[in-house]
Amino acid sequence: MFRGVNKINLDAKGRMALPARYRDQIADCCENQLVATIDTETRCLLLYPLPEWEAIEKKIDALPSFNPAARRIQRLLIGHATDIELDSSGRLLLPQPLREYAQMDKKLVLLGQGRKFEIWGEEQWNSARDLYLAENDEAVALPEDLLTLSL
Amino acid sequence: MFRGVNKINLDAKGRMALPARYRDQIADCCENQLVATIDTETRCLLLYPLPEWEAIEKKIDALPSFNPAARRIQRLLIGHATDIELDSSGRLLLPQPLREYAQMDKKLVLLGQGRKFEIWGEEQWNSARDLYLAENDEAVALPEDLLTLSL
DNA sequence: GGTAAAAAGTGGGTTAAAGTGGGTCAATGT
DNA sequence: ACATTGACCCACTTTAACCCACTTTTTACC
Repeated sequence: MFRGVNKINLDAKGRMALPARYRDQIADCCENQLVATIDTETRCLLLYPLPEWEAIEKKIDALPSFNPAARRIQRLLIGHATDIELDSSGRLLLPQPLREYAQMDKKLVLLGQGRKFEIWGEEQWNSARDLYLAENDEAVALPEDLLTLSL
Repeated sequence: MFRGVNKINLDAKGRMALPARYRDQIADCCENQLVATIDTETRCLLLYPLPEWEAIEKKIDALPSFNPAARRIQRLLIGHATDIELDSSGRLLLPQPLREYAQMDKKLVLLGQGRKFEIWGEEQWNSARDLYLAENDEAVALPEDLLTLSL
């Protein structure tokens, strides 16, 4: 389970260092084999350990080709999914198309999100976060499970 | 499983280089024997490893000849299917009729889509992609499986 | 708490490989 | 016979994988 916020710099070549505290876990669960893709709802990236991604991909791939909604998901998610490996200093190279999608410049935020990470441009993250805080559950209908959730 | 977006140039002779990261996989699964055909829904091309295509072709061929929709698919898909081989530098030649169908000029996008690839003209892809992103799943009827899909 | 040592983060140079373009020749069909 | 097209080959350009070095931060120990 990945947790936490991390400010990270993107260097001139489009590389970002994976924070050291995650490295052992990543090495264990997927031998440094990761997959990055886009989030279809917001302009950020998703980063999965390979096995985790493969499970998702399998489900998406099995959807019927002639269903437009399925086709959309396939094209967006699988279409943008890119294999990523860590280099010898624990950095990963974010492909240019993905960086463009997420409107990234130098400053990034890496969010631990359970079985995956999210990677945001810092500004995008800050405003998304402020929005979420402002929403503050008014009006938004909560799914059943949330209402009974004890924090 | 093929994944990812790749910007590729089409040269004056109608050739495109298959990105190196796919080559081993292609050599393994089909000895560089591929089949290209058209996508019937959108103006893009589909590229299959030969064995994969043969399985699909068999299914299509088995459809009832008197059903007009089946007949349409047979004529369009099987009709446009073309054997493709990689040359010594890992490039493939896209037949002119297919290039015309997909309205391709110099800049292409190759999309990994699981067991196959899609090949788009860059502009066509960009607008299709922007459309998909804008749709944001509202209204479009989702298959059961999608609703329960946890990313 | 301060200092030393180690680890993490950052930047950049080098080199091999991938991508790109084009020339020539053989095959094919008009 | 000629024209067109694709297969093969070669050369140039660009990119990214790899490696090394420096700076900064954290950790450990005095």
